[in-house]
Amino acid sequence: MTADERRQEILKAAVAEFALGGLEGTSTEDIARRAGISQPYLFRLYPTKKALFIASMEAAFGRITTALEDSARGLDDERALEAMADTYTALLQDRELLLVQLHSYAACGDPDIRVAARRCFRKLWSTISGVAGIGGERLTMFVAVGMLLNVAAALELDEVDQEWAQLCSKVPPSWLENGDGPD
Amino acid sequence: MTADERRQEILKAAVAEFALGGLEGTSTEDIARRAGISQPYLFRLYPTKKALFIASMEAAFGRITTALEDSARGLDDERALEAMADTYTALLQDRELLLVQLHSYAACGDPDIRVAARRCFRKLWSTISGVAGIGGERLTMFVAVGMLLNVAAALELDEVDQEWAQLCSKVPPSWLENGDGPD
DNA sequence: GCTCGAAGTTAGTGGTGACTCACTATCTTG
DNA sequence: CAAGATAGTGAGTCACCACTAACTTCGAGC
Repeated sequence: MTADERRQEILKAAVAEFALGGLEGTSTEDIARRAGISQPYLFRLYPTKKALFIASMEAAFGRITTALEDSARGLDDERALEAMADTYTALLQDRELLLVQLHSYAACGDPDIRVAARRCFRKLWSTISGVAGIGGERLTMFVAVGMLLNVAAALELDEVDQEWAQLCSKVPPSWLENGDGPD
Repeated sequence: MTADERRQEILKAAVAEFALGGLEGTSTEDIARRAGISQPYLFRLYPTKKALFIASMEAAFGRITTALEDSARGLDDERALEAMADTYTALLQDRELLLVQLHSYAACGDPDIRVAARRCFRKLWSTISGVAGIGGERLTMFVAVGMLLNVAAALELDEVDQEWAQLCSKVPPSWLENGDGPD
């Protein structure tokens, strides 16, 4: 297998493991095992654990951003927003992406990671804004709901059979319809 | 100093340190140093690091919940919601509480912590609901904005001098006024 | 003034984890 | 086929860290 292919495998494994444990809670050993290689070889292909974490962040954010973009391409603004909400709901099934996002925010105590996380977040933000042609408070609210869904994923609220828990774990169905912000 | 007083000191130090590094990113040595005691003595007063983390979570969530409750006590529903929004904005100054919250969610890979985090979150949720007399989607949106503010605190977006960053770091001024949800 | 318990410390210990070094195996190319 | 590059590993290093054991200090009560 070529180094580049192997790097992809590692990245896939890293996203999965970092989703579970975050930067500090995941060992490079865990990642290597999942990727099916020895732990030292991981360091041949990624210089440091932190670099691998940042790569994982970028992969996870990238997949989310791309999925949203794709689902809304060619639709008019109002339908684009609905489409993105649907897509995000679909992403909920694969908790990996949401959890990596959450762990990225949590790891922002480190300046390098903070810079990378800002870049990823900004990209996500501007993609949504551009594709749906919205801005201002309506955009803020859209992203806010996304953040709540991340928390719901972390808490595994879908396992909790109570009304409030169900409310948190899915996009509110009606809030899209009425344009509540001025924008 | 009595053991109970010391426990309070440790808890204060723990909240501060865990806010910076989270469960895995903070050493008990760091906490002990900040509390001004030797590291082994910490284990006389808290059985494990995890127990101390859970205590820190509960302290942080408790302070938030209490602050919201206090600020809204005696007001009618609509004013209560505004008051709580103001209070949360004020809490933004002290990023400690928001960050401990975020790290609590991130540490939910551990079942014990997940259970504790759900309990804290549920309490926060039901307090807001009870005090403001709201429910359904309007409540969801209120909490969602709170989650976005947590992320903004982690990313230190107030340091970023760009429009989108400013949008994230404060409660949208107008969304309170119009009852956008049903009920 | 002596004892007893509670506050607190110093010096470990066993384990883990990021990262390195020296090595092997395989493949390609002149 | 010789030789260099490329994929990959086993064994180790060094620092850190959660937690323990054994000791000291000191104030209160008899």
